[in-house]
Amino acid sequence: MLTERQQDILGFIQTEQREKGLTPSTREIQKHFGYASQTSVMQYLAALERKGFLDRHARKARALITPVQKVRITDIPIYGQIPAGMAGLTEQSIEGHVSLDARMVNAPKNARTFALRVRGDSMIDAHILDGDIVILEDRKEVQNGDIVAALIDGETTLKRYVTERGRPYLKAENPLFPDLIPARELRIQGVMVSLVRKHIGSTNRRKR
Amino acid sequence: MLTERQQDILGFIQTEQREKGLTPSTREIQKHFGYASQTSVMQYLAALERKGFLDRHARKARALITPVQKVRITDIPIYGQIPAGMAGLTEQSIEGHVSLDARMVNAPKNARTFALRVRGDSMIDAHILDGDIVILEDRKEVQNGDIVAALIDGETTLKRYVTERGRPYLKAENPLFPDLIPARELRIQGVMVSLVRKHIGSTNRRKR
DNA sequence: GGATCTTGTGTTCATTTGAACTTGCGCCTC
DNA sequence: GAGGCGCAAGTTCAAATGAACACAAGATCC
Repeated sequence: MLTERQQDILGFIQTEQREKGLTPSTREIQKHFGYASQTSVMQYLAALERKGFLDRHARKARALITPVQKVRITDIPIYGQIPAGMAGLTEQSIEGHVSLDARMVNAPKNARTFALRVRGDSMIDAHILDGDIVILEDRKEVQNGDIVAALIDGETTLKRYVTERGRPYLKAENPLFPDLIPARELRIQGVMVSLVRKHIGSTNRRKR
Repeated sequence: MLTERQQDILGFIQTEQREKGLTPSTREIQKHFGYASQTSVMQYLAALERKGFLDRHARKARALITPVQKVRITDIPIYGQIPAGMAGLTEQSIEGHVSLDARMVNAPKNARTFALRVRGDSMIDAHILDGDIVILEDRKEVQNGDIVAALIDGETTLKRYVTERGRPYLKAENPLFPDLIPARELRIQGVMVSLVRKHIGSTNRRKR
């Protein structure tokens, strides 16, 4: 898709952004590669933009947006508790942000991704602990066996989604917790795609 | 530390960087706040820089570096395998990067943080799975019960560090794996501070 | 009262910077 | 051979942009 030179240019831009936090100007790129003319760089930028590897804000200085900035690093809001319905997800209920690689969470760019702090040990046999931050995607297709955040009695819980003889229910991954069979409908708020655990101490050894 | 207006300006810069991936120019900041003169913005930038909330590259366009970019989002290299000694940690052995909040990993800025992909199930009872990415800190003080990456027979393994009657050994969190009593010395490469799990499917249910 | 800081306006300057022309060479395809 | 594309150089412009200087009102502290 990209020629070798085009890749070099893109790589340089990304490296500069990462290391210096600053997008290089066309002339800085020119100097780095030893071009006699700045026009060469302009052509590469045009090619990269045409091929979709770069976004440019016209006539603005250092306004190159590479997939690194735009796609890879994603800011994900962390909710302590999801209120009834995604509509209630306001800025107020945000506990904080996780910033991580989009590849980490393998999040498609159009997906609505959010995070939830886990409370309780009901998923301990799926190796999800109290205090873990679970990253979820707000998508429609839920598969049998997916771990999902669902709305039960006005509360959000994390459970495994299981269908048995065409009938879905929510399974806790802890024998001490009961499975939940939905009375009416099942409100799936998100499907787990990733997990972040922090502040690991010696306290989370598994009780046996 | 910062006045209200100074905070507003800093907040605007950070928001723009986050949303548009582009640092605003002084005149864009001016317009947003409705200042009649661009000089006002220059004064705020000078104040923010003087107080250490901003780094500037002199005479470069849109060259403001806020703590958001510089401190909060940390790039952590992921190693598949740590070769003998930290000295051998070269760019070549890097598998990829995790970019996440420094607060997430609660990493002090001077700490040497790195990540390791877990292989095997030897720590499954500590809820660390095969394929998980463990974030470690290269620090000296290891406490009893910490989970550490250690060098045993030229291989890096993740184990729990336990001292018993003043004698340290490495404990696997899986009854199927033996504990490791160091023959000579114990080379601790890092202490686990955080964990990232991605690509969660229905495959990682705990076998029981 | 004087010093210092924050806030704000008005003006001007020198660079920086993106962009638009043109020309040229080599390679490939039709 | 014509046309398209990647690659590169040379030149010129206009806009964007950081920076400097002068001036001033209000607040706070000594």
